[in-house]
Amino acid sequence: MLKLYNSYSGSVEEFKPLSGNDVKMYVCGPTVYDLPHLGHARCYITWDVLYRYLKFRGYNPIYCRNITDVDDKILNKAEKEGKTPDEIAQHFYEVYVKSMNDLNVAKPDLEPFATKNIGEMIAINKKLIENGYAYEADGDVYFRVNKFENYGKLSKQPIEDLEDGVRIDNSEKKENPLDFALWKKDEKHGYPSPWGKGRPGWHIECSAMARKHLGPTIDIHAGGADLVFPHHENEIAQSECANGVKFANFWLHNGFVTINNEKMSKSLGNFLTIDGILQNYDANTIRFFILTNHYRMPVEFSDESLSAAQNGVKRLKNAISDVVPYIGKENIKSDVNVPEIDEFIAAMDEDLNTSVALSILFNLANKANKAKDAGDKDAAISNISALLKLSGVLGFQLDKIDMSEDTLKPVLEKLYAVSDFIGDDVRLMAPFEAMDKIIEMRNNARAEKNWDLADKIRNALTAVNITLKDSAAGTNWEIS
RNA sequence: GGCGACAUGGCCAAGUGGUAAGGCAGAAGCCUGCAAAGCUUUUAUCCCCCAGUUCGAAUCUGGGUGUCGCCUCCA
Repeated sequence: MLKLYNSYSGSVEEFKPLSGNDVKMYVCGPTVYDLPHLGHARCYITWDVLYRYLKFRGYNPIYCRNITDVDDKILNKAEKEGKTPDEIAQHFYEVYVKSMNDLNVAKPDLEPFATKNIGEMIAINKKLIENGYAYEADGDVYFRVNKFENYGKLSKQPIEDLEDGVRIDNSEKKENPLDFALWKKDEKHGYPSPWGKGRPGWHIECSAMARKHLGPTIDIHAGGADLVFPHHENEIAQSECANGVKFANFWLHNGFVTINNEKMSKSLGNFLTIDGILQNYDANTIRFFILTNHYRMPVEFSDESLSAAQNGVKRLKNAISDVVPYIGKENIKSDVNVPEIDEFIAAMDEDLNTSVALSILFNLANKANKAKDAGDKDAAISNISALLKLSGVLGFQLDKIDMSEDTLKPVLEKLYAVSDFIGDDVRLMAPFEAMDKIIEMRNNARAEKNWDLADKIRNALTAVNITLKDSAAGTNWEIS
């Protein structure tokens, strides 16, 4: 029984889809005006894991994650760089998609763009004006917060205290400083509407895209904790007043990534881009780092944590790269019956306890290694199969070891440049063939107890990041 | 000021009433020609502090202290 913490109720609740096994989930996607950073990585990895886990549990999730491609920040950036807003949005959208791919974050089933759903936004605004929840003011449209009695319920803020905190800006058009924009007048970049040319407010975009693609009531709405207020609060107000039904059954929010004990964000400028971190750490490492913490807790970035994560991933990968050759790749099973499967489910069912889920992966790795050492092939097969399966549910790619010629070739060239013991015959060989030959040279030296040469070869390989693993069955190599 | 979180070994972290998972780092042993990988053993009488409830609390209650977030664009 899957349980999830619902921000709306403030408690962990049993998750039940609205209809059958279908799970309609909506996650607020990025505004594409800048490079995606580690905070985005955490958010999208977290909900990626939920998506994968729902599938694993037999649900049929329909995952919608939007792209906000109309926004002040995009316009400002376009102006500053002398480009069109579309060019800016397109560029940063492409960077975002690449980062998600690099992180092995699954593509959502639906990825609507705000600019392609303007009609739906206008329709909702019209409806809200009709039934008195919104009003037009000089080309702008505002939501009348006082009309919605549940306003503030998600963020648990007493409405009177919110009023104290509101900054005074263009409030002369608003009836109430708390009222938020559904539509903003914009003669230059705007879209035609019953209120003249303008642009949609940020909040209305998600309400419109969720309704259009998933329907008026959805199962799960998720996003970063910084969206609780005002974004999600406003979405609820708009959607429920326009549709007359509950908007989302579950509201889920992920915690932040901090750095130097401070929230990582674009506005603070203290962010590390996904692309930048991937220069030093691989996707599995970033995912491991994020999943060691519960998704609602803050997670502090540090190189120490990342390298700890890297070593943890290495341990899991070693188990796979050591045990899979032993059992034979063709013997990996897609369905296995080991107790760890149930333990994994029990952990993940408790509001996605990924740290316990990870500990189960280590347990499986340990068992698989032991089974291999003991020569128990059946146990090795079931434990390694389970490890592969469950790590996949968390979105890891632990069996993906880069052994391509393209990767090996430059590494060998580096080796040749500094190694006098490799003859021209080997240098002319194809990379894999050359690698086999070099290992044969070393093993011949070992057979002759020529330890100096054997170690010289191994050290040279280590220096170019090729690790040798000697075992009774022979010597394997890996690029690390 | 209002609202909401968090505080567990050297580091990261799980654990919401029954006596402290797991990872990283460190130490020792096995294996190995030596390594690497792996395996085994090992590191918190104690969970920020003080009171209280209880047969029993890291876990519940009250009060402190500290850190963070939201209240404004933000994942």
